[in-house]
Amino acid sequence: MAHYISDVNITRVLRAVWLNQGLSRVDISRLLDLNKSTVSKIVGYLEELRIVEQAAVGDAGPSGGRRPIQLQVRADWGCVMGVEIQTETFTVVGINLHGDVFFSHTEPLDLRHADLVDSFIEIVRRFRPSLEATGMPLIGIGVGLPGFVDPVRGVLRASMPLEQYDEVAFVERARDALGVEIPILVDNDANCGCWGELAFKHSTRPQNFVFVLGELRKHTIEMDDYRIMALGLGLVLDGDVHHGTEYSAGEFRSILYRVGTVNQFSISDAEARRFLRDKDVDAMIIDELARHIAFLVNVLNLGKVVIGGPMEILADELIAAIREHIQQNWAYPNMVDCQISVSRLGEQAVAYGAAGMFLEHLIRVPSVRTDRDPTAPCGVELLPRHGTELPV
Amino acid sequence: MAHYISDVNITRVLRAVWLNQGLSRVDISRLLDLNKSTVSKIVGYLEELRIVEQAAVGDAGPSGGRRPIQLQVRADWGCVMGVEIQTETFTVVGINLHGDVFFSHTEPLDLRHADLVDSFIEIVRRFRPSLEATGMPLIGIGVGLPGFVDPVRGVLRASMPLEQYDEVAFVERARDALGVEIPILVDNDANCGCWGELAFKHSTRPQNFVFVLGELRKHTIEMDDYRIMALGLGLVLDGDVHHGTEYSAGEFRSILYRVGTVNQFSISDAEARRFLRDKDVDAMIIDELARHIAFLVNVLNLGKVVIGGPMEILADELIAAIREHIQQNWAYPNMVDCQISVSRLGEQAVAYGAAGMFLEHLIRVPSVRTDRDPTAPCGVELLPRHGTELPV
DNA sequence: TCCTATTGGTTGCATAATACAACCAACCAT
DNA sequence: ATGGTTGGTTGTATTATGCAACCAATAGGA
Repeated sequence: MAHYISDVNITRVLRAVWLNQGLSRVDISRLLDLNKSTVSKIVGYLEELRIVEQAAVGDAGPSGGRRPIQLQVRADWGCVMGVEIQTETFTVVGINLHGDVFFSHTEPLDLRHADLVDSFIEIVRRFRPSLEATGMPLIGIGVGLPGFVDPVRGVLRASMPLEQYDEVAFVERARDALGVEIPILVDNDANCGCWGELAFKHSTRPQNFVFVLGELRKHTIEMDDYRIMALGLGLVLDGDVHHGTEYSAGEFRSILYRVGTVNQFSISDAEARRFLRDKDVDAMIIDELARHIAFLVNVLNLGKVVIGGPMEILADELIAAIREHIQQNWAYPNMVDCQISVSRLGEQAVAYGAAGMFLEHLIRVPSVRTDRDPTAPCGVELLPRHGTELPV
Repeated sequence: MAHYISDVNITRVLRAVWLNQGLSRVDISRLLDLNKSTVSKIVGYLEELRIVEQAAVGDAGPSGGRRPIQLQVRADWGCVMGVEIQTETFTVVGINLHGDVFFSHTEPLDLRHADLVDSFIEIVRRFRPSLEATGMPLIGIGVGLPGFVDPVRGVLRASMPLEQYDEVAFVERARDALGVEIPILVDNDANCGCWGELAFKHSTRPQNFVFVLGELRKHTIEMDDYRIMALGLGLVLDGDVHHGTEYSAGEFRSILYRVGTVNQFSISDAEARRFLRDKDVDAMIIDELARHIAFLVNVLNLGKVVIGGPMEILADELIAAIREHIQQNWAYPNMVDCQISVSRLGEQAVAYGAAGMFLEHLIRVPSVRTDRDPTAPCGVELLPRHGTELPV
């Protein structure tokens, strides 16, 4: 006697447990509209893979009955490395399947004298042992880069701060150097901020929000005289990170932008350099930014705004300004329902989110192809393509 | 001997044929990654339902081989009614499954003296015979309304022009009056514009675009002294119409909006009234609108802008302004790739799109539930829930 | 304390969707 | 004609899932 199991529903069950730790088999069968015997078999398979375990026994209902067995994803099934590379620093984090950060490291990096991909390969080689010292196998790597990234092909298409205007075959080159056994996913840095909010918010997973990432950096890696605020947006729409037709979604420039400047607002570059050192400049930027964010909140009907990066210093003023403009920009009498908050992850938001992005793709139901090309990012595969025969 | 067939793949096959008329069975099997025998059986079932037919025989390849049988959806399998209701007029269209308009009618409507839902019921009763006179059964109705609409529950949540600030149970009331046999779907008018672009663009189906709907109307139905331009946006992101958390996505108000006015821009209401009669006002509105559209194009990385409604009169200037601002608002050296065009459907764009929305839902693969509540709009069902036994 | 109703979970079997392989049909080129 | 090639069909094997009957464990009452 043997039981057989399908791909899609395995992933659905795994994802259900991941999103909602403590679910019982019957809970899952009700949630996913599957027969409880089917769920039993799938859970048995996932237990055999050692990715799901029986965590606790819940309480029986008021009218009696057997107590449910609460399931959870095993935190130590594997670990994921998250990397953020900026123009002058990089950050590495290691997380387990529950999203707990057990390792983190930030260090200066000078991309004027080193190649982007080579630096990344070096970082992975250097920190992989630290992660695997926990005994958990490294199951994948997520990377956040400034610039716009095609996560499907794993390519950096262009980057202003990194001065890359031709495609860089990031994943391909890294995989050649590091071997194929570890899948690598790449995305834009602000989008990684979004992934971080998505991956471990489980029950309260927001469906529509914007991640506002402000970095204080040199205009390009070659210029080392002054730093200005560089702003990138990451958008989650209908539960998914939005990339756009050419993967450049999130690139921000004010509606009032003045031709000839390098900053993204309607101020002069001389003013932009005084950001964080001149109250008047701060106020102008905050007002202009808040208006644009408010516009997006209303036009896209976002339920949430998350602020990350050094903007956090001005968070109180910014939050107040956004809140005011959202309401002013709204034509109906009701109050707009939109939470505005600061990312609690601080410096690590992007690297952490990059790792979260990997998990999110690992535990994702394969998209049922309806038309042309499938859009699954390059090669994350949890399970063998066809069912396995199980002993009773 | 009997063959059995699944729900999901029936819809996938039907959708493939619908999106790509002239596909052969092998084409489908390659496209959807199904075995050709499976496709044969499913196509047989769809032929039996008389929704798919063998249309023509294609040419054999250069290296010989049997000639492929090209399939297509039968245009006359049924017809769909599309309705647009505005503050002062309504429009009805009838289309077949290929999207050909075989009936259309526009007429004044005074919602000051008639209830919205009652008027709709009346419209359906009055025009249903005209559609069914073709011999095709009426399989569904799509409705476009100004205001924001929850298409899942079929409810008008609020509408400025209709002066509705409480929920109207549109579908529920209409269904009670008209009977359950005809499913009804509702959405916002600008969103219906999007559905029209989606439903029948088949091969060149755009994945990310904005539909700019400008209506010249009274500020509210009660005020009959003057008309101003009312602008609504419809957004398609990653191939799907975007509604947002509370279904209010697309509500537009300028970043420079002045508190106290009823128009959506930074001009005074006195100026707004001179729209289309004063070149200076036109120029101000065009510039301000173009900047906002350009901002959205870049931030969301849209591949297309479609202009509908009476704005069409100023289309040339508007298109030029949008094009200019898109490029000005873009930081990288390359040209932004974004088509800007005017909806060819003119007056009928919304009603036609409403009908298209219905078809799009009819021929849509059921979403595999991964978490909580399913988001399929109320009751469109093409097929019996379980497989049917077929004779050989 | 024992019975009953109730809920969670498992097992053997039935059902049904899909793949596989072998076939036929129709076309090209030589 | 003949063989190579592609499209489509048919019988059979595989396997995911549902169903119904079962066991396990609980609450509440008699």
